[in-house]
Amino acid sequence: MPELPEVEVVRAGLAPLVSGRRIAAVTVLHPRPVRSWPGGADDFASALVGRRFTEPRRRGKFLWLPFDDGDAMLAHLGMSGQFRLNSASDPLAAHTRVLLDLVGEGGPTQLRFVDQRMFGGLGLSPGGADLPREVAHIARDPFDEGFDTLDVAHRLVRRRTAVKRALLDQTLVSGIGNIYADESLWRERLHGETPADSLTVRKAASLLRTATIVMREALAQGGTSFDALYVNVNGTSGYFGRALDAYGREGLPCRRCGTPMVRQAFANRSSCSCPRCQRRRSG
DNA sequence: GTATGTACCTGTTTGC
DNA sequence: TGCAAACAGGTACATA
Repeated sequence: MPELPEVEVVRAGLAPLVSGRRIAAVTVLHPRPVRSWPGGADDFASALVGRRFTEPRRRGKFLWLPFDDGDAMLAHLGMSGQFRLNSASDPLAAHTRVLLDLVGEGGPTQLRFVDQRMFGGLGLSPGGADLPREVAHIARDPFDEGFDTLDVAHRLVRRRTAVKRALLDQTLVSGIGNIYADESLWRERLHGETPADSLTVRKAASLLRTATIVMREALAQGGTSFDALYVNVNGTSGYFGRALDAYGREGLPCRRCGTPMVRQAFANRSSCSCPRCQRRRSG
C-alpha cells in the first residue's frame, strides 16, 4: 500500500525518466483510472498528447507531473497503482490501465499506469503545475520544508476523535496511511483509540516526529512491500516490510515486551498493537 | 468547520 | 470441490 515513502520512491524514480519528454500518444485501456476527467477517456487521451513533462512533484500521497505549459497530469496510486517504464513492444503486465508513449532524449519509451484495484487514477489539472487545485485541500506532509510540527501538534490535540483517526486525516497531516500510523503509535506506546484531545502538545509533537522518522527509515530502504502491489518504476520492491514492528504482526510477540500483538477493527481498517505497552488511555 | 459512515474496486483467503 | 463472504484500505462524498 503506497504511503508517503512509497510515493516518494515512485516520484524520484519517475523524475529522470519523464522530465523533458513529450507525450506522443495516450491509450486508455480502462476508463476507471481517468474517471475524474469529465470529458471521458478519449478526451483525456487527446488532451495529453503533445505536452512535455517537467520534474514530477508530490504532496502527501498525491503525485503530479507538471507540463512545461503550466498544466499538470495528476496521479494517485490508491492502493495498488504503479508506474512502469517499458518499451512499447514489451508484453503488458496484468491490470495495465493507461499507456503513455513518450518521445525525447534516449528514444521512445512507454510509461504505463498499472492498477489492480483501481482506487488510484490519473487526471489533468489545468494550471496545476505549481499546486493542482485537486491537491490544495491536502495538508503538507512531514517531508515538506514548510511542515510545521508544532503547529500540526496544536491542531491535533484540538481534535475530538481518536489519535489514529487524526493521524490518517490528510487535511491535518498528509502522507501517513494505516501502516505508518500503526508503526508510529507502537513506537510512541500509544493506543490508536486514545482521544487526540487527551494528548499534550509535547506528546503530539513527539508522535509526529516519530512518524517522520519511521517514514524516513522506510524511504531509505525503498519503501514497504508485502507483495507485488507496490513496486518502483523498475518493478522491484522495497525492503522496509521486514522492519515493521506493528503492522501485520497479529499474534506475533511484541518486539519490546514479547506479549502477543492483537488486531482490532478500526474505522473500516485494521489496527495492530501491543495490548501491554500500548494500553488505551481514557484521557 | 468538524466528525463519521459508506461506496468504490478486485484478487486472495477463509469458511461453510 | 465449489461457492460466497470477508478482507485489504485511500479518497470522495453524503450526512449529522
